[in-house]
Amino acid sequence: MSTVKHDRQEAIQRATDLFWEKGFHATSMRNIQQAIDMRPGSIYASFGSKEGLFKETLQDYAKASGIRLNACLEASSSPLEGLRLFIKDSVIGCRESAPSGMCMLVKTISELTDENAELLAEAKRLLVGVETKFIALLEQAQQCGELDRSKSPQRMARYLQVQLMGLRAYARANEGDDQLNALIDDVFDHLCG
Amino acid sequence: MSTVKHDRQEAIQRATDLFWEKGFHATSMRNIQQAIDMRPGSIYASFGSKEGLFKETLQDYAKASGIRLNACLEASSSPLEGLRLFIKDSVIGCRESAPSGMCMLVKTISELTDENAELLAEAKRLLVGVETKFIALLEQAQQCGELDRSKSPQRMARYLQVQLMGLRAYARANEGDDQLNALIDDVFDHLCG
DNA sequence: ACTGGTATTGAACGATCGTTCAAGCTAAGA
DNA sequence: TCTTAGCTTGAACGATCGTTCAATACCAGT
Repeated sequence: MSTVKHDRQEAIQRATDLFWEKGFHATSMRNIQQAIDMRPGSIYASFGSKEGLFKETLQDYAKASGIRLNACLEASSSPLEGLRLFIKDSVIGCRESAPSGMCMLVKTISELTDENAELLAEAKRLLVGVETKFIALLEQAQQCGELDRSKSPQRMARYLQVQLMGLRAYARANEGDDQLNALIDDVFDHLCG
Repeated sequence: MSTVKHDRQEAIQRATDLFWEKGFHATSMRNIQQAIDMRPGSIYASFGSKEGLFKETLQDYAKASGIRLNACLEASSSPLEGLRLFIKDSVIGCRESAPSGMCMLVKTISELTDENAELLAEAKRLLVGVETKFIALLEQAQQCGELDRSKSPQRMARYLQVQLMGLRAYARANEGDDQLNALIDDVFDHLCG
């Protein structure tokens, strides 16, 4: 039983890496069959369809991002520093480790159309979840006195999302540029000042 | 001769709309055949391959964006106001008119991998062209006294690119949100202050 | 050892992919 | 009017797409 779940989880993670790198349409089921070492029948028995599998990888990705955010928070002395670390890690750290410099959710929203309405909606929903977490952290930062209370956490969270999306897209468009740290610090200066 | 060129230009524009909306991989040559009313042989005689056609649409898109930027500048009283108008138009105005809320160049960079290295490089190259135009305009704004000279135009242009990419991605992820104007004004306040 | 149910296999399906090319069409020069 | 060069046509190619399913392998309960 446990090995079954483990295998399923491992399969999802490998599929996530593939989809994350190449996108939904450019990743074929045969690519996935090879990557997770399963035959078509087993895959369709487990996940139903390519869309079903992709949806699970989106959820797995979002969950992993949440875990990474929590790790950044625990490694930092305050909510705001945790956020800064998370963003730096997302924009810079993922350069060599992650399959694509882009956020998988943004990449999905960028790629898909109404032809895959359910997947599009799921990606949007998961992004809202991230923004909700940002709101909570910014409220926490306000309560710590780390952030003044004149601005609404909702608005700042939106701002953070825009910055994170923009920075990751820019980083992907200009691979090899080493001046991203300065840009990220700018973001936080604007948030605080 | 003129009708031939016109037809070719019209074909490229229709192909651009298709690629812009659905992306490179999800757009089939048969979709394009129907949209531009040409048979495979003629298309391949004109453009060589799907990649060749896509490359031309990227260039056409970038050219059209340049024209739109110039129009914004002429409609405004200063370089900085022109830029602000351009960004508002890009993020908000394209909501109902454009095939996709995303910038086609960013969407392409997000979608493609090294499997289409030439197209990826072309999209990056064209984005650098946009940034170069931003730099020139910001220098112009400095010379007009519209912008103080303490910050480097290069750095501000990079910042602008990040904002534009982030705003358009965010707008696509949150269609129906009416609070983008405030976000855009924030961007310019940070640029000036 | 036998049985019954579950999971896995991989060949095969019809559809569609990007692309090619022989045949047909068209219009200008002789 | 006949020729010829170039463009257009659409059927067809082999490859690959997402998906299905009868056959097989596996293993727990008796």
